[in-house]
Amino acid sequence: MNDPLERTELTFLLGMAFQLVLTEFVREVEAAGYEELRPIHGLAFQVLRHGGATSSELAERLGVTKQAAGQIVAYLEERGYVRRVEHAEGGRRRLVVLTDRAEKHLAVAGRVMRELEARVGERLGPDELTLLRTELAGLIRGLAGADLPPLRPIW
Amino acid sequence: MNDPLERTELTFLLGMAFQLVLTEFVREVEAAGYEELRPIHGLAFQVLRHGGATSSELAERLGVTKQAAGQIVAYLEERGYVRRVEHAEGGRRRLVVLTDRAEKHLAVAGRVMRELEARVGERLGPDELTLLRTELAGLIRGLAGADLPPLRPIW
DNA sequence: CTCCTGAGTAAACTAGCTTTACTCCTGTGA
DNA sequence: TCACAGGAGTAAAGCTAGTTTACTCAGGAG
Repeated sequence: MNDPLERTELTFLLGMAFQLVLTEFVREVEAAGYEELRPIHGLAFQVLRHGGATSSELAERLGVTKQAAGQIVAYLEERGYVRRVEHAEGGRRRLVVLTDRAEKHLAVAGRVMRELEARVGERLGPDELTLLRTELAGLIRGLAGADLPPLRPIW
Repeated sequence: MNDPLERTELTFLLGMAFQLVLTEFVREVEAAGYEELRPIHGLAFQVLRHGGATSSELAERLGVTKQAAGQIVAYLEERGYVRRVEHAEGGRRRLVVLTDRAEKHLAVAGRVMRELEARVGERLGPDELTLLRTELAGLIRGLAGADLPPLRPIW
């Protein structure tokens, strides 16, 4: 064998694996007609998916300033993926909620992810895939503790 | 158990794991006195480490335009991490090579990575770590084939 | 009321690229 | 020998996706 990957640092292995999976994911989602959406928009949908949130809450979950979150919301609103509705607690608060269009994107993105994971499973074998997931979960628990890391990766 | 990570998509698991490891790596390298260097500079050092390269070659390996590579080289040169020397093949070519200062950074970064991997190994157990590495290598081989992905991740 | 806090917005700035458009140098072929 | 094609490098402007600074507005506590 003498695989150069055997001697590659864990950090690089993780980076390459993530990069490959993400690139493939983005490629397929774009091919499904979502060229106007970047990964961060999908992450925003994840945050908003159950009941919505204010843009300040969104900012915190995404790890950006609230101005940046405001720009993202405006971008998504222009294109019909979110609506701003009244917030139950009043004040200046506005609740950002997903439209059907965004729900559909979530469905497509979920399907693409599951297909991608299935393809990886075919190559690795089902037990290996389960093992990989377990090891990754263990690593994440070990480094992050109880609170999961913020959604938005920063390079 | 009922761990929410069990139901998390593989793509997210990889992203979180990479994010956590990278953040910790960056934090420790900065603490060692390298606040002026970003991850891409470390990647450039990896490309240049054995015999150097022209900035066009560097651009290709990093996945950026040659202008961007030129800017990176200029930044590193100002701070004493690289030198531009005559290129054996002449023309307008200039060979960008590392200084001792950059070699020292490579040593420190390597040590930090190995310590980080060792800490992950302690939590996971040595066999688990080996397994994780094997699964990741398999995933990378499966998705990338023979040619490894470019160094620079694009989000 | 007044003042404080937190939500939201506006405008200017910034980093880190890319695009466009050159200037050099050298090897090739008429 | 001499145009000229092509690759290396540089310069300047433009772009994207954010941050910083500085406000306005709404409600609640005292």
